[in-house]
Amino acid sequence: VVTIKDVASKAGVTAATVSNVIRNKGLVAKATEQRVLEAIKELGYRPNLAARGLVQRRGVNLAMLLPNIANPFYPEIALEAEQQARAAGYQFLLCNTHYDPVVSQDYLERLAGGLVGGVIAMEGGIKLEDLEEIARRGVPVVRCLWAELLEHEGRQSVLPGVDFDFERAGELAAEHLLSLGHRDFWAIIARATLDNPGHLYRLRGFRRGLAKAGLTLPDHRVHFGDTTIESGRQAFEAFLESAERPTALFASNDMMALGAMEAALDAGLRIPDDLSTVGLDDIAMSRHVRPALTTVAVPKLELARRATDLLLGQIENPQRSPNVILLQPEVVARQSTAPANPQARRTRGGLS
Amino acid sequence: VVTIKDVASKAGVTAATVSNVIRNKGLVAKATEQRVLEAIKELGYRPNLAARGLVQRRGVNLAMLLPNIANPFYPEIALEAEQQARAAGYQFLLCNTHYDPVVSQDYLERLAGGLVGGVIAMEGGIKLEDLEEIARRGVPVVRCLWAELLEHEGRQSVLPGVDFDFERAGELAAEHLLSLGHRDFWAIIARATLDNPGHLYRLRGFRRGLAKAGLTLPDHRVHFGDTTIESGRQAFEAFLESAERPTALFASNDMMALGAMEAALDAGLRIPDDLSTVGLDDIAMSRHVRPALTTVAVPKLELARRATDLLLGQIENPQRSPNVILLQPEVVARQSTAPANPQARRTRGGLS
DNA sequence: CTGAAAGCGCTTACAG
DNA sequence: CTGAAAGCGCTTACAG
Repeated sequence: VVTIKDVASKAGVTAATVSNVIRNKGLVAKATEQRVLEAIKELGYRPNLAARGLVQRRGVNLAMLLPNIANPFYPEIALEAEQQARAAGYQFLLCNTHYDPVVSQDYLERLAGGLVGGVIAMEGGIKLEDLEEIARRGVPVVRCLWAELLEHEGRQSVLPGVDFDFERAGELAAEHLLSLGHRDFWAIIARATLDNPGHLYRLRGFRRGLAKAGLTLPDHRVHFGDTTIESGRQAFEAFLESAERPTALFASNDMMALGAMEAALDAGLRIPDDLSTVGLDDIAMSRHVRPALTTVAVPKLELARRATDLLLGQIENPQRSPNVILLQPEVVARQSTAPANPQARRTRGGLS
Repeated sequence: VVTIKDVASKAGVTAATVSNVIRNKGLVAKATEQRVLEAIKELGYRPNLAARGLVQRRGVNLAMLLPNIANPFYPEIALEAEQQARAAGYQFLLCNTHYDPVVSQDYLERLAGGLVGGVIAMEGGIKLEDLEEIARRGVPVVRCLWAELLEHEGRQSVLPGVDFDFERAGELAAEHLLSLGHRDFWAIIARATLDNPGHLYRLRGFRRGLAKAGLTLPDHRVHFGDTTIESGRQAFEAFLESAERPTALFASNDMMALGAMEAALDAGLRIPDDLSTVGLDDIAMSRHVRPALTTVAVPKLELARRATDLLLGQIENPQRSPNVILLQPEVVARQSTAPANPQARRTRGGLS
């Protein structure tokens, strides 16, 4: 509760001077500076950032909105963005939206109310209007992974952003499996909340890949989940109740793929011998489980860096025309996929 | 960039009145209120929270400092705390400290500078002085999981907090393994950064458990890591270079246990047949991998709730005497532990 | 090099 | 019920 005035009077100067030494304007006499510094130390003075932000009309923090902190995909991105932000002198705050538009709005609202100098918004529950609204109010914004949502709604956005070709990622998953000789597939697709169409594009890409080989994926071979590992497990258990036994599985994210593997293993299936599995994301856990998960990687570090660059760029130069970057997928082949096996075990316990 | 004055003049009233309708003081005439509301809508006015916070001398947000967002243990706690906070009308911000005192200080500093109405500080890199400093400046603080650090440094803290008996947790791990007939052990212990002694207490407890059965754990059977899955893997690979083959392993957190299992599986060891493994934390992933990890659980949901309660309590009633809560461990037996097996496979590939 | 003044956008007593 | 005034803690031109 010690203010700049307290320091000023103790040092026998005025608040403006204290302010100058703090901000290192270099236009303060050595001796005065010394006195002020001492007063600051003695009083244990700390500037009130809210007040500073109020005057300077900008926050000292950057924030990232992400839909689900429990899916490692996001923390992995956040970690890198945070490094970049800190290197540039910004603090980095994480906000978990739970894929909820109301929660998201609420965060955006308050963050824009002077708390923050810029925000990175990962797609997932946030309404584009809300995002554009705070941008209109002068808060630098960059959106990540919004391409599919925008296309789905037939909208354009003037906000800078970095996207990823999820449809192509799905197609790559199909190509990988096809190249191993698989012809029969299951797919587990997240349908987050609402009409979030993100994962639908991954499915569309997967089907496009199959189509190029003259194959199709019937609707009953597709199960919809909610991005969690638990949901992947349940989806696969549902599959097991049918009599069909495709030799390969595509899950629209790694967490669901991991859950599906759990269920498959529990049912006595061998991976990859009886079932090849491919995910999408390439979270760290995927290379640590056994069998290690084959997946289509999102370049998370690059995503984070590009997003931070765009944000910092905007902050420094608000006029810059909106930049949009598109990142490309890549398959990382590990242990969970193998050539289609005619001897595949088809049922719990026994060999076919 | 539309301010309360703009609204006021458009509605033909004064800023104070606008303020009153916004804060629903109920002392504004219906008609005036109507006009003000309309003006707000038309202008798209949003209050500047920084300014409000400045006047009211408190932030509208709560923050949690945690050492590593990439270790699911923390997100799982954060998620629950966030729910509680939101239920109470607060926004919830996450700050990742990387176990770094400087980063932590920086966050504390800025958060305390008006951005935040209270903070929950998970132990890990934060310096107690820094925490107490912001508490002294009037920011409500609750510390989580600091008991071991305080004891280690022979200090007391007047801050309210919620702790967990990590030493007893280690002891429980030993008891579980002993009850299965194991007599020879390895341990992988995190030594975070600095002199962070947290995990040393887990080791101490583990040894205490063994001692009660007349057993000891020689130092060369203990490997120190850094809390990550990667580090658990490396630690176990180091163990494999010795000729010794204990039948059981204790890791001071689940992530390291998972990494150790990865290395063990890769070396051709069967879990639990050749090696029983127990972790500590009970993160979600532990029950989804195969074999599912036996672990000593930290009651994360309760931890989160208690911490939030303490924080909210302080905010409402700053005079309350510091409350300290101690949570107890519990072992969750899953697939990674089994009775000691005399036929254990001791080496890559072959049977013993 | 230093200070006086104005102002950032809001809220809080206090009059009326 | 509404407004005038003061103030939250800082920074920014502008004098001097």
